[in-house]
Amino acid sequence: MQYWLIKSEPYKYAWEQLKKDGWTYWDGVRNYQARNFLKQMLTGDLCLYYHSNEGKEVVGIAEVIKPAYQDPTIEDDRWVAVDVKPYKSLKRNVGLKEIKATPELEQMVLVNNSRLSVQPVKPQEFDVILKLSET
DNA sequence: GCCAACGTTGGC
DNA sequence: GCCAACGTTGGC
Repeated sequence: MQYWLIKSEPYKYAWEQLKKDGWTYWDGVRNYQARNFLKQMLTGDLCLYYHSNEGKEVVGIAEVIKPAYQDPTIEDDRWVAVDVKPYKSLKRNVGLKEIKATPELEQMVLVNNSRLSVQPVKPQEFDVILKLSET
């Protein structure tokens, strides 16, 4: 079981939208590094759902329900998509500022490579963020 | 809106 | 294979 963080700009596809839809395919990744992480996702893996640009906060947790397959939105077999559904909402959103201010999280990819749209999260980091969201 | 960081493209 | 030019992302 692996933990991840996936980013979306709220105006493109917000967490609320995912909850409304029930599930979605996570497509449109056009970056090799991010793609490689997508390919490693397995059913049941949990993803922190992060709103970039607007919000700049973790707003929920999504669960992978189908591992990587050819991205249906492009005719180019280099790119893949996965299916995700909402796992649960956070009691309280955890902002980037807060993440940066938390020593246990300063190694997060989000902090050091903010442009990567799909990234791995260590179990400890996942726990810390969950804890933050409950305070 | 600006700009730094990063990725990609294409000429050589 | 190098690197300059360009485009995009995302924090501020």
